[in-house]
Amino acid sequence: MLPDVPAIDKTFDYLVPEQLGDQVRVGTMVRVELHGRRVGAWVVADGVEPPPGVALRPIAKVTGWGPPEPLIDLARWAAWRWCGRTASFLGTASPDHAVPGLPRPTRSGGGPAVVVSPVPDDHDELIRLAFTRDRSVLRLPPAADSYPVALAAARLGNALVLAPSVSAARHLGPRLRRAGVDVAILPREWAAARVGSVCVGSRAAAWAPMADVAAVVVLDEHDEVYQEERAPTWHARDVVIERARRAGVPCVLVSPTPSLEAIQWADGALLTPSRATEREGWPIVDLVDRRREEPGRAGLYSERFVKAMREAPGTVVCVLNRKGRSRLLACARCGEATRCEHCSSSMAQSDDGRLVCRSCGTARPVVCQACGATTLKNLRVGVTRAREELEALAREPVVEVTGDTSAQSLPPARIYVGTEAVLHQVPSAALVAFLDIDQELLAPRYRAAEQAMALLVRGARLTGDGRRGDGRLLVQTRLPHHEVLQAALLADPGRAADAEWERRRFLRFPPVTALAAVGSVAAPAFIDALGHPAGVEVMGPSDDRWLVRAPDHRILCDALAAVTRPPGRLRVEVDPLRI
DNA sequence: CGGACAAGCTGA
DNA sequence: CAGCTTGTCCGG
Repeated sequence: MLPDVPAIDKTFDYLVPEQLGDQVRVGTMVRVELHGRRVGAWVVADGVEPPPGVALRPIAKVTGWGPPEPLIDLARWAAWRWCGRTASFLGTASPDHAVPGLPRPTRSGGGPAVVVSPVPDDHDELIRLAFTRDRSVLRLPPAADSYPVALAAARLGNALVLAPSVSAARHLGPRLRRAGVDVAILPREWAAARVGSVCVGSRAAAWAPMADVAAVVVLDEHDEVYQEERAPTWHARDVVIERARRAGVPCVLVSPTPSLEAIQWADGALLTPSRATEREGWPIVDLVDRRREEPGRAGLYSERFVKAMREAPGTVVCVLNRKGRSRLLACARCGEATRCEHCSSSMAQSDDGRLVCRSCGTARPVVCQACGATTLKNLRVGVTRAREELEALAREPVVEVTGDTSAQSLPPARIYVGTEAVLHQVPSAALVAFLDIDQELLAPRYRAAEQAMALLVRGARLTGDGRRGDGRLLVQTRLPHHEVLQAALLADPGRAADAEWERRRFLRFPPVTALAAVGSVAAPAFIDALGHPAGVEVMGPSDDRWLVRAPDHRILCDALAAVTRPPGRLRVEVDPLRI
């Protein structure tokens, strides 16, 4: 019995009353008296020998079905891997409402669920190959439909298919259903999933309750939504990788731009289509080098952009991310953006006037690394002003879209401008323009390059107004040779990954190493108790957080698990997104 | 988490 | 020293 009380990470023994015997198994959710009150709990073992001298109380009530035994073990593993509590993972693996009984299976067990003929697709052979191995990373371009991958998994039996959003899952589920696949769409259809069927869902569906999983697929594996923001900061990709490994079934990660974590995990098993096929799945990319413009034109809009916007045959989406506080500095003479000579992050001007790298701390005097000039200028414009300026340039209405605009009430227009949110809310476009991608490329976050690449992929998906390969992606930059932009231009994400791998090696950032951030009031006590185990490096504190680094997760998580949790608020983020 | 109980503080 | 607050411990 493991109580569903966040502060108690300990199991207790209870008696199972005779008349409840047939309802209680490992995973069952029950209510028990604990220390004078009733709490929810999971049965995590049965037939145990109680410690001597303890008077056992009976279980008070059976709530209903819970996760199957393999998920209880997986939750224990996740508690170690992300330094969290087993109960918080079991909560994710459990139904929202009590499930007193399960529906009857819709088909008589065994055998694959699919009855339809295969869907012909350019990527058929790659997909077939992916499922012949334990692990593969399948790099399919932005325009590729991932449905055939899900269908191929479903052919193997009770497959688990993760999509980055609930709406993507709700789109994919019925498609599989129309092909004759027995599908449970999570989180709504928990009971059907528990009985056993192909399960489709987003992050939390990594904990889909089928007892036997036949194959695992993660679509758009690079998407950061797969990681939980609150501690424990578990990652759905890593949970299903472990789940597939334990079950001994194939795990296929699909993405136009696989993460370094995925590439490292696949250990060379990266499947890509031919260069020609991959190029076909990317839009035409126009890189506009903003350094080459006449000095008077300091605004956000290059001549090429204005021309493309006016001449676009359909919807135009302009992206201007002004989130984050980072100021971007550029040379007043040649327009080159200031960046660190070691790690390529952007540099900020410190109080003493020197340039300091936000990422690795390298400092240098104010001097342009390209032309030697010593005068810099500040680049910044917000979305609201950009809308007014665009309207004046376009001589037609321009609609502003930000995180707090709702997709339903979006006024019809040909031209939209907004933050990243505009890429979620406008369904398709003939032209997607990134007005200032440098802000993303040089953001002081160690995953900035991968995040910028993900943004370009989102943009690429919008282009073409539905017609494949018809769209244009226009990118304004002062860093036209940046690997991320070259990767998009050449439809070759491997270029960005290779360069990023080198950078991570230099900085010793994940996935080259394993990191955890420790913060909040109890952090000093935690760090004190952690000490200095072999192979583990403790850095900080900075911004009231310590960083703990180890060569790999086994060493890191073992070291963290050996610490008895001090009282008080403590936040341990394993694999922090921001450091 | 939240109840139990112990130790510390206050006012008559 | 009752009555109350604050802190620490522990749960079957």
